[in-house]
Amino acid sequence: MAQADTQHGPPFRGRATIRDIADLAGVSIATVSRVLNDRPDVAPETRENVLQVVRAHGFSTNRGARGLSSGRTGMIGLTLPLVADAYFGPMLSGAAEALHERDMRIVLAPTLHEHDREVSLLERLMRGTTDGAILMLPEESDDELRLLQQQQFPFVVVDPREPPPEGVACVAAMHASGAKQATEHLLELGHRRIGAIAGARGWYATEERLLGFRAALAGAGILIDPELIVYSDWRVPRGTEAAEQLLSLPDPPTAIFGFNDNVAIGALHAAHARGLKVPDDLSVVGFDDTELAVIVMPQLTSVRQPLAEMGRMGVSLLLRIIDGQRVDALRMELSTKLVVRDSTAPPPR
Amino acid sequence: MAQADTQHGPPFRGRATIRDIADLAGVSIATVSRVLNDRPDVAPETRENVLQVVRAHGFSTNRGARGLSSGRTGMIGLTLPLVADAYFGPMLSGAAEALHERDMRIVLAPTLHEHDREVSLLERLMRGTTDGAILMLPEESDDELRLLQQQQFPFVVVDPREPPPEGVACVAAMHASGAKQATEHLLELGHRRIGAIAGARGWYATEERLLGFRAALAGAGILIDPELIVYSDWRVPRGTEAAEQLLSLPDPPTAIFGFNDNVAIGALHAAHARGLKVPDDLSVVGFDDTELAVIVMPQLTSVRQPLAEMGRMGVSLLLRIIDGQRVDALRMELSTKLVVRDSTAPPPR
DNA sequence: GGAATTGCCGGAAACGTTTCCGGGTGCTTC
DNA sequence: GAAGCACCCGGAAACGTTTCCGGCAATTCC
Repeated sequence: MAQADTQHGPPFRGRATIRDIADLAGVSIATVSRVLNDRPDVAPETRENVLQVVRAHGFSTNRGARGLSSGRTGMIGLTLPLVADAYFGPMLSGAAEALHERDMRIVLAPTLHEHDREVSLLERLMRGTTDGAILMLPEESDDELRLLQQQQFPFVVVDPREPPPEGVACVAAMHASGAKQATEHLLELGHRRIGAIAGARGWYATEERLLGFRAALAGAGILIDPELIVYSDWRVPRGTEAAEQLLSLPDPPTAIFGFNDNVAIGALHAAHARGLKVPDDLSVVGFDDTELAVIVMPQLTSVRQPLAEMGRMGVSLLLRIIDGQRVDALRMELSTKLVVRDSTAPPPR
Repeated sequence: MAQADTQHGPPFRGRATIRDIADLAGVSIATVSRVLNDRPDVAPETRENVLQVVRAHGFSTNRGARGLSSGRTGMIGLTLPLVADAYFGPMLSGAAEALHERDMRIVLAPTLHEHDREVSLLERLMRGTTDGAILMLPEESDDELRLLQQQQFPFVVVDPREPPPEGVACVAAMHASGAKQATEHLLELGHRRIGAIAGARGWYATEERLLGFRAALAGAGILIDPELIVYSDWRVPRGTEAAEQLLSLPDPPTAIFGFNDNVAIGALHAAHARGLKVPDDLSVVGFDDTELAVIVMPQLTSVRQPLAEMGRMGVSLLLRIIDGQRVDALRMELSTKLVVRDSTAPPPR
């Protein structure tokens, strides 16, 4: 810890400014600024001297002022629908970590489904205050995104709700591949009638995962029964309902593929309520592999989505864009991988 | 949406400034500022006129610059150990909501257990950039908090790890009372041997909840068996271990009180592994009532802690402090309440 | 040994706001 | 009808930083 205390308090009122540091160190503010920003042309001795004063007073530069004069605030805006969520949490966390490492900060703007204020929340929060933004599962329309883009505001979309417009940077997961793996896993176990609790209609994730699901079934020469696909809202209760619907079918499935962990857990609940044992009587697979997957019993077989990694990727992509570096791969898809646990087994009999 | 597009683009380069708006509206920047800040002395007609221009160009004031000149940035810093967490998530969410309503923003600074950098992270992030800070479960020592305080930086502690020093604003939950309720619930069901999986040693929450636990037992005339109290790290795996330890006792408990949902769920796992049915063979109670409590089967009886509300409270307390309002109750404790679900029943036989 | 180069540093403008201070209207009041 | 008062508005300083530009000293080069 600094021994600032022992030297009879700072010789300035309130918060130290760069000028105070300059005076104390006997240099100009320009020099202090150079030291603080790791600029090359300052003598090693001077640098060390300044750093010492800086440390002694716990000085840190006022980011607002920096933003004013240099255009860089060192802050990144981040919007997401929900912060308290097993799905978004890790994404946010990954992004926060990556930014922290670069000594940048996140300005949070949960959208709370209030996409109604007059000026788009992008405008409201971002410009001038932040250097760029990360939009997680944005609700904004293509038009809005395009508008933002043509205003030269740097941003990247993480986990797009819909396929984003051409030219916007974007990181997603390989939904189709993951869904295919999950379905093939069930097929290999011997399941032939597999129900799917899809996500919300029209979402990119839903459609892509359906693609993978269908591809796997087609690969096994199985015809798709439309009755076996039920849409949901990604939430547990709806998952339970959907599973009940599937299990009430005249010829019910022996396995259920939930398009996220929530609905898969909903299926677990439904099975439990019916006295069905998982995985003996019914196999269940989830998607996302959130924290929840290992909390429930039996532990959920699920497709791992590298959520934190997606957050980190979003950051590094964004930073490259802000730096004006040429980014040739504006789109990136992170791979997904099936994690087999206790909720899947061969079908009964 | 703004029809900014239709009118052949803005007549200024890049981002609009208050000066651009002033020119467009034919007033001075001082007037625009007054309008933007809802100051009284501006003619209604002028105000409307300015607002129109503001809306047309999606203008929003540069918070950094505002911070520079007025001392108020409209941003507040928030530190917490973990963002992707069923416990901290809702707190963060509550705080974010409350701030959003007041058109303020959160600057996130997860601590990631890296309490080592030279300058305390409080210093690093906050001063000058933010108007104040909310410290959730801070790791900083009393000395550091006191230092921050005597520098006049407004902050409040939410969910203190240890009893915070005199004079710092603080919002907590009524741990003892909640623990007492939970224990009494078990006693009423007829349990006499009740195990406790406590939290980490020395934490405020642990000690207070132990107090409540002991009080309830004492009230029922039950002597405390030290063997029945096992400490943990609040996490699931340790909860499982602790439960195994308890259940291996020569005279094992018929009920286990986990000091948070994680360890209670760990106990659920341990019971499952031993073939014990919950609640028939073993009752389990959790604490916090996070999202996890209703995910697991059986659904967990748990003590609800108003997490989001604590976040919101933290914000309103902080804002009062920032405004220099007299705050007579620097400490607040929010009430907790037992929520009975399916994991508790009378003891076997 | 003089000129050119390099390394290091200071002065000062600029960034976008808020706010203090003061001034000009038009109205009320005696 | 003059004095006083609201009301509304503009000019300008100030906030803390970065960066451009220029200058001095010491070094290198022929």
